[in-house]
Parts: sequence; structure tokens; C-alpha cells
Amino acid sequence: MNYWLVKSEPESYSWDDLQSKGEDIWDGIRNYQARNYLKEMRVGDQVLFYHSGKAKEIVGVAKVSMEAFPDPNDKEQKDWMAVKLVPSKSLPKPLNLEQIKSDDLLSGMILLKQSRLSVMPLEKPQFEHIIKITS
DNA sequence: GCCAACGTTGGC
DNA sequence: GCCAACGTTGGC
Repeated sequence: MNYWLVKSEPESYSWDDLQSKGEDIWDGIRNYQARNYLKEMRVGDQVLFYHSGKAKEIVGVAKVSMEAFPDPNDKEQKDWMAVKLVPSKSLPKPLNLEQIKSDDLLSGMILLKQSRLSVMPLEKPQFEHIIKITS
């Protein structure tokens, strides 16, 4: 079991969008590092959903329901990949960026170091800690 | 292979 | 709206 965090601007694709779909494709990733992480995802892996932009908070947990396959919108044929996600639960108390920064266990998160990366791995203790403090 | 110019993302 | 941090592109 691996743990991940994905980012999205809620104006273009929000947690609510994923919830209303039930299962949806996670595509459009055009960054090699993020793409490589997508390839490492396995069915059942846990995925935190972060809203960037105005919201800046972790709002939900999803699970990987389909492993990496070629992004259907990859017009350049550059080996871009997509996965599928299923929402599993909304966080009763979303965790905002400020809280993440000030939390000793979370201050090492890639989210804070590589602000532009949209798919990143997470340590198990970090994931469990986040679930605990947001429930 | 280096580097300047440019575009994008995301926080402030 | 601005700027920092990156990634990409193209000239040399």
C-alpha cells in the first residue's frame, strides 16, 4: 500500500466533481516527475486530494481504482499517463496549508518543497496523522 | 551541452 | 497583481 497526494485547482476540477462522478480518470498530467509517480500507483493506494489556488487545503481521500494507462488526450504521443480514482471520504475538518506548515510531522512534505508538483508520494505516518487530525 | 528567454504554477 | 520556482525551448 502506497500513499499519495494529488493537487487540483477546484475551479478546473474539484473534489466535488470527483464525488459526483463516483469514479473518474485522473489525466492531463504533463510533468515527467508526476507522470512517473502515476506509474507507481497501484489499485487500492490511498490518495489525498488537495485544492490549490484559493482553497489551499486537503479536502478528501480517494483510492486508486485503475493503474496507469496511456492518457487518452495525449495528442503528442509522449507517453503521458493517467490513472482512475474513486472518492472514499470527505475530510470533516480539511487541513489547510498553514496547518501543514506548522505541524512537525508534516513540515517535511513534498507539497511544501516542490510547490509545482501535482502528484507526489506521502509517508505512511504522515497519511495516518492527517486522517487522524482531520476526522 | 550551456544558457537566456519564456511560459506555467501556485503562494502571498 | 506580483514574484519565486521550475520546466521547456531554441540559439549558439
